[in-house]
Amino acid sequence: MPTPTRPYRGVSASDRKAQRREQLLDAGLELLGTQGCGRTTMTAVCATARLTERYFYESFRNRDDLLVAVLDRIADQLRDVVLDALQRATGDAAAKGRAAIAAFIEVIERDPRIGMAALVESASTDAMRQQRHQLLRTFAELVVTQARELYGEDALPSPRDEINALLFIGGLAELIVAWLNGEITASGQDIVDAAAHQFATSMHQ
Amino acid sequence: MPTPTRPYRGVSASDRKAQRREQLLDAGLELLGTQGCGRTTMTAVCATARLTERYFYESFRNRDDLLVAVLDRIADQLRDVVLDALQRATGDAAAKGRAAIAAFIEVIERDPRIGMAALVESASTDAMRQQRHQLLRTFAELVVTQARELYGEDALPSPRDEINALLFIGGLAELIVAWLNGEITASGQDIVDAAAHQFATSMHQ
DNA sequence: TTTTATTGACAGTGCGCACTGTCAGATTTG
DNA sequence: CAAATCTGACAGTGCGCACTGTCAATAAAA
Repeated sequence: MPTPTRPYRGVSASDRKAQRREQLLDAGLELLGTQGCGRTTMTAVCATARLTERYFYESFRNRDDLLVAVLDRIADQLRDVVLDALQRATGDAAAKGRAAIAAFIEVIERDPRIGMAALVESASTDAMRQQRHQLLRTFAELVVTQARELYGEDALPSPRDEINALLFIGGLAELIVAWLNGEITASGQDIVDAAAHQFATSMHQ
Repeated sequence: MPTPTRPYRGVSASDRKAQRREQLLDAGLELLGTQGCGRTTMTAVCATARLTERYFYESFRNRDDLLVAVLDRIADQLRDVVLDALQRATGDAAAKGRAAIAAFIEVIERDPRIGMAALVESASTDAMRQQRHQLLRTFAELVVTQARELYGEDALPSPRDEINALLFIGGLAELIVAWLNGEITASGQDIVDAAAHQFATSMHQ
C-alpha cells in the first residue's frame, strides 16, 4: 500500500484526498441533517459520498471522528459568519447584536440541515455532545466579549455575564429547534426579533 | 405461559409485577444518569435490577419503551414538585416564580441523575428526544400560564410569551447542564438567582 | 404428597454495523 | 509496450446487543 504521490485524472494526490474528505463530510452533513445520527452509519456515508470504505478510513479513524469533523466544519462556518456580520454592522450595541443574530439565523434558514445537525443530532453521541457543548460555550463567550465591548461599563460583572450568556445561547438553541420542527408559527424575523430583544435586555445592567 | 394470579412470598401477582417494573425503572435511571444512554442496554438494566430478561419484556416492549418510561416518571416528579411549590408560595409574582424554580433546581441538586437523564441523555435517541422536547414544552406552557396569572395584564401577548418561555426554559436547561458538569463555579442558589431574575424580566412587559 | 404456578439461569439466534482483506480493471509513467 | 499505482467492488470477520426458548429449582395450592 504505497503512499499516494502520483496525479490521477489530472488531480494531484493530496488534492484527491482532500476532495474525498470533503465528499465524505458533505455526505455526513446530509445524513446527519436529514436522516438523523442513527442512520448516519459509516456504510451509509460511503454510499452517499459514492466512495468505498477504504477512503473513509483514509480520512477518518472511525464514525465518531467523522461526526465530530462535520460539526467542526459547521462551527467554523457559523463563527465566521457571525464575526463577519459584527464587523460589517453599524449603529449602536443593539443593532450590532441584532446583526450577528440575524446572520446566525440566516445560515440555518438557508440550510436547515446545519441547524438540525448542530443543535439536534449533535446531542446523540458522547463525542458529538462534547463538541456541541463546546460550540455553545464558544458562542456564549463570543456573546460575553461582544457585550463587554458593546456595553462597556454597563456590561454585567463576571460571572453573571457568563451565566446569562449561557441562558441566552441555550434558549436560542431550544427556540431554533422548535422553529425547525415547525412547532412555532414564526418567521425567521420573529426569531431574530425575540433573540435580539433578549440579548439587549439580559446582557447589560 | 399462564397469567400470574397466585401470591408468592406473600405478595400478590399484580404487586409483584408492579414492584419489578419499579426495579427496572430505578435501574434505568441509575444507568441513564450515571453511565449514559449508550451503556443503558436492556441487558445492563436487567443486571442492575437483578431481574432476568423475561421480566423486562413483561413490563416493556423494548429498550426505547423503558427509556421513555424513565423520563415520564421524572417529568411527573418535577411537575408535581413545581406545582406544589407554586401552591405553597406566598408573596408577589417574583417570589412565586422564584419558589418554583428553586424547587425544580433542588430536586436536581439532590439527585443529579435526574438532571443528567432528563436534560442530557434524553437527547440521545429519537424516542427520548421527543419526550424531552415535550417535557420542555410542558414546562414552557407552565411558565406561560403562571406568567399570565402572576402578571395579569402586564403579561406578554401571544405568541411572544411562548417564544420567551421557550427561550427561558431552553436556557435554564443549558445552564443546568453546564452546572452539573462542573463547568460553572456557581451554587444552586446562584442558578436560582439568575433564572428567577431572567423569568422576572423576560415574561412581562 | 402431588400438582401447578413462579422464578432464575442461561444457551442460542438473528441482525446490523464497524472494520479488514482481496482482486480485477483503469490510469499513469517509463 | 511493460511496470507501477490508483481505484472501486465486494466478500468476509468479529462483536455487541436485542430478543426467544428451554429447563431445573423453588414455592404455593390441592
